[in-house]
Amino acid sequence: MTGLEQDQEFDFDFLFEFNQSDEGTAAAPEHYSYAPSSISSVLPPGPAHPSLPAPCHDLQTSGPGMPAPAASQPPGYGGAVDTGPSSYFLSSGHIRPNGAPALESPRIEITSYLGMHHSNSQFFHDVEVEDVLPSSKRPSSTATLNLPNLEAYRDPSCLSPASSLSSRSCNSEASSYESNFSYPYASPQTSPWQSPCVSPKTTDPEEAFPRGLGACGLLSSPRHSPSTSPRTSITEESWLGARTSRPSSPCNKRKYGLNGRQLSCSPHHSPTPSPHSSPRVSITDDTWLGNSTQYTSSAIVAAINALTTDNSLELDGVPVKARKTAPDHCPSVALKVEPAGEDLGTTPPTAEFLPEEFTSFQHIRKGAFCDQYLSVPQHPYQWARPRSPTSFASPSLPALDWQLPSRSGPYELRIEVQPKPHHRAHYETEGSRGAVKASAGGHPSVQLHGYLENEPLTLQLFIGTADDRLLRPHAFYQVHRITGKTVSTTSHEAILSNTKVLEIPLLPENNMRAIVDCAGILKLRNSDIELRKGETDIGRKNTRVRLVFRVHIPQPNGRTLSLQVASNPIECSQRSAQELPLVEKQSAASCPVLGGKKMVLSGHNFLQDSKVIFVEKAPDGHHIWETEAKLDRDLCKPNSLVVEIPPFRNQRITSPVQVSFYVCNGKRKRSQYQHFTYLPANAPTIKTEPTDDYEPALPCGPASQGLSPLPKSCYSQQLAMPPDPGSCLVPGFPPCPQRSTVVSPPPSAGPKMHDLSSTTYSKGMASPGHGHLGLQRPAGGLLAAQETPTPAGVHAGPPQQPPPALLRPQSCSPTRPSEMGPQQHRLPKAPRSESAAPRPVPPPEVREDSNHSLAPIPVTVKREPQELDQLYLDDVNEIIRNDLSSTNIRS
DNA sequence: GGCCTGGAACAACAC
DNA sequence: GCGTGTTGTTCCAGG
Repeated sequence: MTGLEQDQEFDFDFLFEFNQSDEGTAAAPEHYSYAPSSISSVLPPGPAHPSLPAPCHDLQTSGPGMPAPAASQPPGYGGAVDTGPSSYFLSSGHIRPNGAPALESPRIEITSYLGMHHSNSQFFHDVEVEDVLPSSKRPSSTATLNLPNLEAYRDPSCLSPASSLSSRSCNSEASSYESNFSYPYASPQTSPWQSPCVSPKTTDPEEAFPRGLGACGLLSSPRHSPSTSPRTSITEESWLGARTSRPSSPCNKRKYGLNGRQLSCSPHHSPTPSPHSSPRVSITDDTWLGNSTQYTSSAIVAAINALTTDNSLELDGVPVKARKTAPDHCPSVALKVEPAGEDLGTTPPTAEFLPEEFTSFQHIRKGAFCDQYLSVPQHPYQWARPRSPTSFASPSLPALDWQLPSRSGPYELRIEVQPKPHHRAHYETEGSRGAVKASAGGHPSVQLHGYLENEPLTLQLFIGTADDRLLRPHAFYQVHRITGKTVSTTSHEAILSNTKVLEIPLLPENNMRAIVDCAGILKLRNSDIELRKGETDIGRKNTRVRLVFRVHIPQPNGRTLSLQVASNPIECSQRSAQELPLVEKQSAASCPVLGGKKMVLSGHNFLQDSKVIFVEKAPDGHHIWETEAKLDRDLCKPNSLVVEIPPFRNQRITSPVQVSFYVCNGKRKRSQYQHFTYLPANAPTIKTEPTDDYEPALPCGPASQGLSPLPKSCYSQQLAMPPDPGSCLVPGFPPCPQRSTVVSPPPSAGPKMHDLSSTTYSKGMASPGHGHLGLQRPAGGLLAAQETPTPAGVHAGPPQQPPPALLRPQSCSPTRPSEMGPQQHRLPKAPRSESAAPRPVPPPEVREDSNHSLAPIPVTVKREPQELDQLYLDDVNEIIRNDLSSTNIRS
């Protein structure tokens, strides 16, 4: 597994109480409901870190950086919900629940630094528990505000004392496990209704999060003088620059002074995150005040006040504009607390002031703050309108990197209209490039089925990854709120754990359906993001994203059911969108091993000389077999190809074998892998998947939508949580076997099983057991879908083993066997044919594997010379090395 | 005048 | 270290 994932396991162990839904029926639901009340149960008895009680995702924050007393450790890690305090901080420590040493990562190093920044970071925790714990027992430590280790992100030496917090990249990963500071965000549900603070106007997308990002981007490149304060006026510039549609790009990385530093564009605006400059702090906001009533918890207030002591976060005296220039990237950090007494009649229960809300609240403030800069058209819909508190009482919601099902019980969150596979994202230095559109015109739409209440809900939207790993917020892309005449959908932005989230109302009157015409995609500079400590992803060629939708449904028992669904992948790169072939649909998903059938591929960028290559991969990603399919050139069009399915190499398979294929327009111009299944010759013909209905007909059923919404591409990363196993049994389509493997992590390593301490999910993710269904696992098929096809024979050297943290699932099977499924373990490592014959591959070798489908295949694995994946890994390694070396130098 | 778009120049990076 | 190809980011121009 990748280091990242390991971290995940580690960090999350979770508390997330999850009961696997039984395979049951469609109704059998994976229920991610959590109740605030449950928090207490997990709260650490000890005050040491009372603030960190709940094993909620916030934990992470506490993790590395938190100076957590051992005693205070809350339970939760190790997979057990209440493992006891002692185990609680294991994660933070360096020991995994299983006793294994925690994976070393830059983040961990950062932690110490965190301590420097107040305990504020724990604030959230406090808040979270507030309703549960008597105030007396609560740590007065307001200090517990969970500060994202923003500052930790950068070398302390580079940070100015005042700016430390702000300086850090606000973009840091939203993923709780990746970043130590993922704030719990305010309940989205509540925010619109209960929290007037959340202003629709809130923020200019770029101002809020992106700005922070931009700020982060101060360092144009990791390679640039590490000692140089990242904060350098970049923040301002980016901030300012972002404002103009065509800024002179002061922030542009290319514009550096001789010393390599970025030239400060705005002298007056302190590049350094001056305490004063932090927008987040602006409690004074009228808006905030007016609406702040929501957060009345005295504890919260105290905590906030404590935070305010943090040097400086006062905005007083600072021109609004000036403040604005300061990135609020790190909202959590510098919050000035409003007097508790500001409660309004509409004030939600203190319990509702959740960690998450805190973020939201910050956001709100920021939004208010930003209002002065960005005027957002008021929508008819009143976000601030008070709603029944009962409509959403959940104190905390699952972190954005948690894998959630798309369906549970009677509810199902479904993407009715998928977005186009291509959408050119815009940079901060550019003007908006509009909202994401649907292939057939119009815009994507999402609908919540099974919800019969009259209370409106909030649909959350953020940009998620589309790689082969678990779905998580994309580090290099953020959702961008689109406003204007052409936008009919009300929305507002929020920043949750450094990830911009668009909140869209789901109204009963609209059948709980939302047309997403207000969501654009913002691209963050790779250099800005990669600089972040703890960031393991690289931006290069990491240009595919997915729209991730979430909805949190209050349950009668006080818990909240969270559903999530992700769209098909969207290519956001201009060049890639123009050049790379893309398969949107395929007329057949399976065929008898004899082949010969015609299959029509629909998509984009097909050429007359395009090739369609069928590939069978070993679990370790190496190609076992590949062959070029015949194309009917006469019928080839830019948007469609007619291919003759080649015979499988083994005509005697006894169970379906999943392989992949891709379209190739030349070197490096290949589509993503598409899944295809070969059926035993004597097997009855199975009706193939309708080409048009990928979503509903996803191989893995509804769950696939939520977790693996990439039917066509068969993204394997997602967790398989099909409420109804049967749903996975799509004729002719193998049920994403990999999922099961991915989903079933070791007890201690539940990748996404987060137990919101306070919010204990009543049900867990889908049973790992889902998925195989007797399907023979294609070699490497699991992760193949996402990976870029590898140019055969590109490079002959032995693949270099990237650091675990950077390994992609498929590439790192050795390091992450748990995700690769049983077969991998059984696969013989060695036999690898050195004869990596480049394509065109020789005729399929027909072998007799009597038990091909069930037993490990003692096949000779052709080592994939230079896979793009490997290249990718090399790139990542290089980045990491550079980062580490620079860190060492600095230190 | 601002938002969208498409295209492309330029620079950094990878090979 | 250099040349070439790729990719990322910014800028321009038109609707």
